[in-house]
Amino acid sequence: MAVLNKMHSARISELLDRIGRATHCLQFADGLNPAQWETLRYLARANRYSRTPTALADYLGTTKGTASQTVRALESKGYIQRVKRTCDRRSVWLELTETGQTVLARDPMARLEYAASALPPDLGGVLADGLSSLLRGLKSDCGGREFGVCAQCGHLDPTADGEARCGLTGDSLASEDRTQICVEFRAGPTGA
Amino acid sequence: MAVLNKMHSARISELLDRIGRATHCLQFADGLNPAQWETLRYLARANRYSRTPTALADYLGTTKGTASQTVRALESKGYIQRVKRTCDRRSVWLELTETGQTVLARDPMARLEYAASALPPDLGGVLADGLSSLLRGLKSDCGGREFGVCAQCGHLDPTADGEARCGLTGDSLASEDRTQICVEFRAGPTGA
DNA sequence: CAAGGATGATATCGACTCGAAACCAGTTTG
DNA sequence: CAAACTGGTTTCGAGTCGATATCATCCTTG
Repeated sequence: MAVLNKMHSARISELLDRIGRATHCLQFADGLNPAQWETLRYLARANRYSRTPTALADYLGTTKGTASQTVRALESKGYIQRVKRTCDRRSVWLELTETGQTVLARDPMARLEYAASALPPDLGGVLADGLSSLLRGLKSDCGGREFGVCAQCGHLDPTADGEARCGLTGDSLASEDRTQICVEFRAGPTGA
Repeated sequence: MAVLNKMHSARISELLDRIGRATHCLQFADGLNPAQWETLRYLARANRYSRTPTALADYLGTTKGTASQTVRALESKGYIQRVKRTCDRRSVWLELTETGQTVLARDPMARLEYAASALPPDLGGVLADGLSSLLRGLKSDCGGREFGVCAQCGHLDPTADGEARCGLTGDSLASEDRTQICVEFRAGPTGA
């Protein structure tokens, strides 16, 4: 691999560090903590297989117990609610409430997004690609499981017309579902 | 401002988020916690005015009390030591010990740097610039005080030859000192 | 169908971190 | 010299997190 000059990599590392710290304080807005914000964001973007405590724990890289506490905190604030599932009575669905969605609209991370939107247009794509491959390089080191959307999932089984079904559950997926995060995501031929 | 297309800014925001979480777990290596790693890094790069508990608290964006606890933890592990200052007997200098430097050499953030060094060379500079201006845009929102090196500081008072002195303390600064972080940093004409 | 094991979720406990406030020692100001 | 201020530490309470135990439900196997 072509060795990127040392200056740049050190600078990138430091910048990411500082951006992390700068955004850290933002994540305590509205009386929530970082994990709770992450949870709200996740629930807004996860498909129906994935809005459950265990999936959340996986996503956050924490334990089920801890995730459960986060869920309880958010529920007591009225931002999410638990819905008993009928198919498997052990299992629980987590859903954003109306207020939850309102709060999410004030997501402090939007600041970051806003700052990003002020970048020169041509830089944006390059930046995103760079970060993306940086993350890929990091992924192997750190235990984190991979999450992705159905559209790039190896389980996706496209049928004749626009429709498609999940090869794992057999359910057919509306086009909206396919843009959401799924726990069962596995990099596969479709996404290659 | 030219509006960067929404796709990119959302993606950038998410990627930064995930990189943050991916590196978070790395920061617990060697029995230290994130704040303690940050402290070691800071002490290695701060100039002689800035290796003190209050400056550290400023840098970490925390309180003096909390910073003091972090310092105590690191001292008990033998990674740093407190040195009584003579000029002001209230004040304390923090210094990395030999072992502290050894540990710092195993800084888990080096992983990030390593990942960055694997990027295509031309991408590195662009990425660094993009992140840098992203951080600048973020800075105004978040309370964090600005830290910088003497070389870009408004207080720097260059003399005839290569030498320079700090306009605040009057001390003359060796060239090494000028590349280190200073609490008293203020963006100024020299750095503009 | 019964028994045993696996799985989803929750509760409990201890270790730890952080921020606020009280506090001490040394310095500066009046 | 007294008062105000400043650098640093200590203490205390709130809150988070991870590990473990527990409960209910599902699944597998005989």
